[in-house]
Amino acid sequence: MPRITLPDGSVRQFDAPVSGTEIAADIGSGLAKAALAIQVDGDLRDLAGVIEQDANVAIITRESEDALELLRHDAAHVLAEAVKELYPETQVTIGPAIENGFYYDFAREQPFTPEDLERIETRMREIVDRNETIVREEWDRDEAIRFFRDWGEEYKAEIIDSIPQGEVVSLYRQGDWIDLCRGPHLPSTGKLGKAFKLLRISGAYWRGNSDNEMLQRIYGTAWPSEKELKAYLHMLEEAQRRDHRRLGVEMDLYHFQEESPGAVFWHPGGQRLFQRLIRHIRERQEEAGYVEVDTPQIMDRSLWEASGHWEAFRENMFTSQTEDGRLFALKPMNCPGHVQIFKNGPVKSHRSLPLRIAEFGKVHRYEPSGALHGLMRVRAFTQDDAHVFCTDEQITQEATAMCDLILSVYRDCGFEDVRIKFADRPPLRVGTDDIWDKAEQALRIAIDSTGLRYTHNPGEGAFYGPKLEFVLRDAIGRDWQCGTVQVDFNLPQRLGASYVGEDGARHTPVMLHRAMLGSIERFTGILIEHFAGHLPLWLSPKHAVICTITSAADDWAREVQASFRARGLLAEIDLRNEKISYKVREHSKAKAPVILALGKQEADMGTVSMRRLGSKEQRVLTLDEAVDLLAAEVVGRVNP
RNA sequence: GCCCAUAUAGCUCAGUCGGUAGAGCACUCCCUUGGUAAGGGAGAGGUCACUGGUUCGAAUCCAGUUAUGGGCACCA
Repeated sequence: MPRITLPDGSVRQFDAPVSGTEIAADIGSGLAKAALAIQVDGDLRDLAGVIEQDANVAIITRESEDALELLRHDAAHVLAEAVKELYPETQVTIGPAIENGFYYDFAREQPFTPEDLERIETRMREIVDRNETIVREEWDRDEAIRFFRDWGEEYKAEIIDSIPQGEVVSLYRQGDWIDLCRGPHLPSTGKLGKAFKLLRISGAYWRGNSDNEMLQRIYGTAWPSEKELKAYLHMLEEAQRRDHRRLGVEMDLYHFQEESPGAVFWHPGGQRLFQRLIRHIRERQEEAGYVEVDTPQIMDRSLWEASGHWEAFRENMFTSQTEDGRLFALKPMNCPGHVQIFKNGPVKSHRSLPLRIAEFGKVHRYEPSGALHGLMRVRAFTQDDAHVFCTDEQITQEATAMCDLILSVYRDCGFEDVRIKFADRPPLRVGTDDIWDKAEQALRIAIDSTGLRYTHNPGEGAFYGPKLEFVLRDAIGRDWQCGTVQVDFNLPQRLGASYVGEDGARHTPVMLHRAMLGSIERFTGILIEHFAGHLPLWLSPKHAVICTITSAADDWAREVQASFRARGLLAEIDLRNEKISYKVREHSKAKAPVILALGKQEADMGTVSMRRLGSKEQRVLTLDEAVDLLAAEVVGRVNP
C-alpha cells in the first residue's frame, strides 16, 4: 500500500500499486495532461511506471529542468524512427541527449545529404502529429539479441550482447518502431512538441573508438518551447557573427596559408594585440616574483629521451635532422628547458627556493590535421608558461599564489565567470601516496582560497601529479579551458635536478607547472569572440582613427595624431578624399574603437569630435580632454 | 588520422548541357571638399587550389594530393 510523498511534503495514500499517470490524475487533471514523467526517490522513470512501495515522487512536466533531457532523448528516438521509415536499409546504433540537443548515429552505405535532413525533419514532425504511444517492454536478453539480429540491426544486437547475461533489457515501442533503450521516455511522441531542428550531419566512430568503422551522426536541437528554440538558434548565429576567423580577416589581424597549416601569420594589428597581452602578463608575473627566461627552440633528441617526451609524445613532435646526423626536436613544451635552467642557474640550496621561472615559450606540436581550427587549435603557439621549483612544504603557498594570480589576470581581461576543475591521482602514477596526499591537499587549499566552486575529476590527474584546470565562460556562455596548475614529482627527478636542504643532504625539488592564458594565440581568438571584436582600448590593436571631413582639417589632423602618439596612444590618420560617412563605415567595420572626425569647426576650435565603436553618439572635446580620457582608459585597463 | 562537404579576382560569391571566365565590395586614376555606417565615373586585376586522366576541346567530368569547413578521434 504505497504512501507517496510529494515535493511539497504532502502525502497520498494508495491502496494498490500506483502508476505515475494515476498519481498525476489524483492530484489534478491539469497536471495529468502536463505530466511527462515521474521522479521516484530522485530517479527519473516513465509516467506509466508502477510504484509498489512508499516513495518520494515528483511529477515532471515540460517546465521541469529534468524534462529537457527526456525531450531530447525522445527527439533522438523520433529521429531514428523517421530515418528507418524513410531509409529502411539503415541500421540504428545509439542516440543520446546531449547539451543543447541530441544526436543519433546511423550505419548506412550512402551518406545523408542536407536534402535528406529536410525530409527526415518533416517526417519527424509527422510522427509527432501521429502522437504514437510510447510503451516500455521488458525482454529477455537473448531473445532481444535474436530479435535485433533477425531484423538486421547488428549494432543493437552488439550492444545488448555487452549487457551481462540473464539481465532483463528494456525496449521502447512507438508505432511500428521499437528500440533498445534504458529510458525513461515521454508517454507519447506528441509530447515532444515541435520545437526541434536538425542541424548537421557528420561522421562519428562506432563506440567512439577510432579503430572502429565510421557511422553517420545526425545532430539536432530540441527545446520545450518555440521561444527557447529560437533563442538557441540565435545564440548559434551570434557565435557565427563573433567567429574569430571572420573577424580576424575583417580586423586584418592575421592569416593562415597552405604552406604552414596551423601556424599563424600575424599582421601588424594582430601582433600588437598579441604583444599587449604578453606585456600585461609580464608585468603581472614580475609583481608576483617570477623571473623570465628564454630556452632553445630545438634541442637534441637525448634531452627529450631523458624527459620522457620522446617515448610518450614522439608522434606529436616536429624533428629536424642536421648534416652531421644529429636529430633535434622542436620543443613541444618548455618544462625540460626550464629544468636545465634550474640545474645550471644560481639555485644551489633551499635558501633560494622557490624559484619561479616564466617564459613566453613558442612550442610546436604536430596536431592531427583534423584538429586544426583557426587560432583555437594550431601547431605553433606561444604559452605563458611558468615553472615553480620549490620544496614539498612550499607547494601549498605557491599553488595558492598561482590561483590568485590566474584569477586576477582573467578579471583584467574581462572574464569574471571562472570555474575550476580538480583532477586527482590516476591509477597509474609515480610518487608515493604520502606525497600525493600532500600535493592534493595543497591544491585543495589553493582552490578553497579562491572561494570558487570546483568540479572534482577523480583519477583524471597526470601520471606525474594532480592538476587544476581553469575554465572561462565567455559573453555568450561558452566555456574555454585556459589555465592550468599542475604538481609534478617526476620531471625534476628524471632530469636530475636537486638542491641542498636544511639537513645538508640533496633533495629533488617539486615542480609546479603553470599556464594562465594557455596558448596566447588561442586566447587571442577567445578574446575576439568574447568581445565580438570590440576589444577594450588597452588591448586593442588600434586606439583611434583620425578622419578628416574636408582637406582643410589635414594639418589639424596631423597635430592631433602627434599629440596622441606623444601620450602613447595608437592613432592612425585618414586624410583620403572620401566622405565622412564612408570613412566612419569603413573604420567601424574594421573595429576601430574610437573615430575622431575633424572638420573646419574642430580645426578652428582646437577640438575633436569623438565617436566610440558601437555608439552613434558624438562628443566634442578639446584635444587635451580627449587625450586624457583615452590615455586614462588605456592605463587603467578599463573593460567595457 | 577518420567521415562528409568545399576550393573561381584581395574579400563575398555567380558561372546553364564540357566551347579557355563574371558581379558586388576592396584597389588605382579622375571628378566631387562632402558633418558621422557606401557620392559619381573610368581602369587594372584570374595558371578557375595543385597533379594527372577522359575529350577535338575541361573552371565544368573522373582520380589523386593539399588546404579549409562541420563533426569524430586526439589535445601530453
